[in-house]
Amino acid sequence: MAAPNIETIVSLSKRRGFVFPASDIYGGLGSSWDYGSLGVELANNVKQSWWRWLVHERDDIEGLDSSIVQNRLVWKYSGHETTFSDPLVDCRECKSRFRADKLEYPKISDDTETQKAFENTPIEDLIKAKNFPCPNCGLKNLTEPRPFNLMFRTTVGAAAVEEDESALAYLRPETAQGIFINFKNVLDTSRRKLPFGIAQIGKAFRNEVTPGNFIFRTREFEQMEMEYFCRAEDAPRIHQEFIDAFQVWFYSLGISAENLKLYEQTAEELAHYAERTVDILYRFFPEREDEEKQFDELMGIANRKDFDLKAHSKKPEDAAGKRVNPDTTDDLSYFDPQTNERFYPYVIEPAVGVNRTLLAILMDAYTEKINDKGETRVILKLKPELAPIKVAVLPLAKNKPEIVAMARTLKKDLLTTMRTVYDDTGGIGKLYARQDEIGTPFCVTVDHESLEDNAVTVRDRDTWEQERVAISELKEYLQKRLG
RNA sequence: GCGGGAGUAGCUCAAUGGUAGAGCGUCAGCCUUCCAAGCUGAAUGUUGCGAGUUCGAGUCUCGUCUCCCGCUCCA
Repeated sequence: MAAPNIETIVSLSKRRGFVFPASDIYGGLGSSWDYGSLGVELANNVKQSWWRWLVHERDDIEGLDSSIVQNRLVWKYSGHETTFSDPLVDCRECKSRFRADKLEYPKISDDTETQKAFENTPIEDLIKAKNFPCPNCGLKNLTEPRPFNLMFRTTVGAAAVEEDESALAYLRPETAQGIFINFKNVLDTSRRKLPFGIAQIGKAFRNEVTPGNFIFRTREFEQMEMEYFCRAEDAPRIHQEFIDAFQVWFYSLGISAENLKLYEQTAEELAHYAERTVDILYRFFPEREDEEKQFDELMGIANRKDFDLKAHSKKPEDAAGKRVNPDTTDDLSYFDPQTNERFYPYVIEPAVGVNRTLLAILMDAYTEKINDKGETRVILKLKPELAPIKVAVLPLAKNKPEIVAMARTLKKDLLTTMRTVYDDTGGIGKLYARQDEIGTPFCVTVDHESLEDNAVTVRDRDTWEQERVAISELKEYLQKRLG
């Protein structure tokens, strides 16, 4: 059972310390969120799962951690300086919004001369003269195009001033480019041969026009991106393999198949670099009536062709024999010693949002259970691997010093092996409920009998069943059940 | 950015223009042999922020910020 909606998760997150609104005491900052003690553990576990699965276990992928601020030319040749700046116009009448560069001349007259004259006037001038009809309502009352810069601008150098173009830099809008510009470095030092991948986890920044929906779309976010380099003829097959593999990975994180969906991007939707892109969608909005609209993007898996490596290389020339990229000092082509060919590898890019994955995991793990008294209890059925806390050690009664002492010792013994906490601020029922709500798989309870028989009760989060386990075997028992 | 809605304790919400409250949660003590028990006590608010009207503003007016829902973009 998934959470009824994102609001439920927001409320739980604030209440229990997964996610807080950022700079809250100063009134907050649009779409910024801070991760609390449980949130950071969960996020780290997600990232670790991804890294281990791709970089450590596959054996054909290297890790990388590149700079957030790069030379501005990186973003010039990646295409972001032009594509990440959209001129937008609004219709004052029907409130629709359009990209000015994608507007088309409508037919306004049967008279070819009139129509021709109309089409020869720049759209921007027509809009200014209130002579261009809104594609939606047809009324001629559009606002002038305003540029929306999706990239965060900053200046490099302590003495640089805001207007100094030479000091202008951007916070990266994606981590991918850091990988492409390091392709040669990694290739040479790791002695890899095609096919192989480079993986990176890191923050990216976009001045989204419309952020929102909690941590679903924020201006500062974290990506787990991997660029897999291969021969052009292998790209479609490898692309499909990753599409399949990532679905399985999401299953392994506890996300149910019924809340996941594939989406094939249409030709119009494809990014400037992509040949084919398949998104994996998650049911982030189960409360929406239209089933289609319940789903939104969790990750994208793109075939970027050889666009990026070529764009950053010095050899490609245009029709006139001029270098397409006169600024780069290197050529990112690959030489195959077996076939004596030199070419630009194709790239398959699975890009996952850390924050979105976290949200999907929380929503999917959210479960409500009715207890014997008919009250609703919240259980976060997180995979043990992802749970921020693995074990809570609880004294059944805290007015017995022997029980408390035993529980504290037990906690100390366990925490070197697994994340363990101790809690005695409440009756046993409340302590269990609290751990259920934050997804702790097991509670270990020390009672009066424990003092006699050196055994404790282990309670299962999902079934609420209890089992008596000897303290001497406890650590091994828990490790086994935690997987 | 535009349109619509909303901001009161950690959460959920009260409070005719007249002393800012409740429940839950949190914390401390007592009690307690297993699923948010009970008792006692405590902390927590410049009512988002700033002006204005008024003898007096949580309440009325204006500005501003933030959040939510749509429009564009994407992980």
